[in-house]
Amino acid sequence: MTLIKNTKPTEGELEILQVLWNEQAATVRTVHEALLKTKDCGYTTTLKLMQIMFEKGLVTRDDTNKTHIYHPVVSREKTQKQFLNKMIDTLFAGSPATLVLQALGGHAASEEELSKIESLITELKKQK
Amino acid sequence: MTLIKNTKPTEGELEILQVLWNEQAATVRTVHEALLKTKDCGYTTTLKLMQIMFEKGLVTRDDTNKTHIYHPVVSREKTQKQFLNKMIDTLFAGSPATLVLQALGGHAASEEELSKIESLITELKKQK
DNA sequence: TGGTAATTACGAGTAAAATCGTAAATTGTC
DNA sequence: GACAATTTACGATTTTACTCGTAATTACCA
Repeated sequence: MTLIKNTKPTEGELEILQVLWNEQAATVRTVHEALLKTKDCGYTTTLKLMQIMFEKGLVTRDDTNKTHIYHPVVSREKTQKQFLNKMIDTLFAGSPATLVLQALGGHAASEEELSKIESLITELKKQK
Repeated sequence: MTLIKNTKPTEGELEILQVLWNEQAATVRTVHEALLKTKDCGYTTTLKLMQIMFEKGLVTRDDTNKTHIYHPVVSREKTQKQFLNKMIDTLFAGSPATLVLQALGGHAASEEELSKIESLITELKKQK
């Protein structure tokens, strides 16, 4: 029987996943270079983290060559949803609308993005 | 001793803050009872966490009586913003609109809430 | 006033995450 | 084939977030 662990990526794992999602797949070297832009740690630290992620099943890797190539397993969308739910629970008292209002109020969004949100709302309203 | 550092509350601290925000102020006992609804841990664990939060400057406390009364220092809104920013950074590639779309798409919001969001968007568009 | 209950203080232990050093394995180059 | 560079494997350490037990302090009340 296969256990599907509901592994919630850690902070550091999220940073790595972000790179993998952007690049589709990447080597430790590539990921590490990307991380160095915002973080400061050694190469083996990044390596170790990615090895742990592999053990957890968060990523797979192609090890036919010496330089392994890592692929994300969990999708960006699913992970986003996972964290949004958690956040709505522990910070927004279960109200997604409050989160949306806070996010819209605090951050500048382009007119195009605002319009996109508007049409989604129109769509959602129709369904009621 | 108060830490001036911009401390990011932990998962457990958020749960406690949630109670304090709702009640304005509360004793360890009150907080602990509330936590027991969703969590299972001893009284001294809650106590210890709140003491640590006091040291970090996340809460203050009135200790004129033996039973201390704790008050939140950080505001709910500021904390929400803090976590939203972090989340937008590490999960939504810096795009708040993507977060909003994901949140709206994934969770049901009432018609009233949708309208509230709509009018905020109208307001935001005017400012451009 | 004496005893019980509640509360705080404090230290210690556990578990997970992150960090790094070092050695082994592989690759490429001369 | 030998050497240097890169990469992986592995273990040790540190840090952080919890978690709890125990003792000291205070409050309560018959």
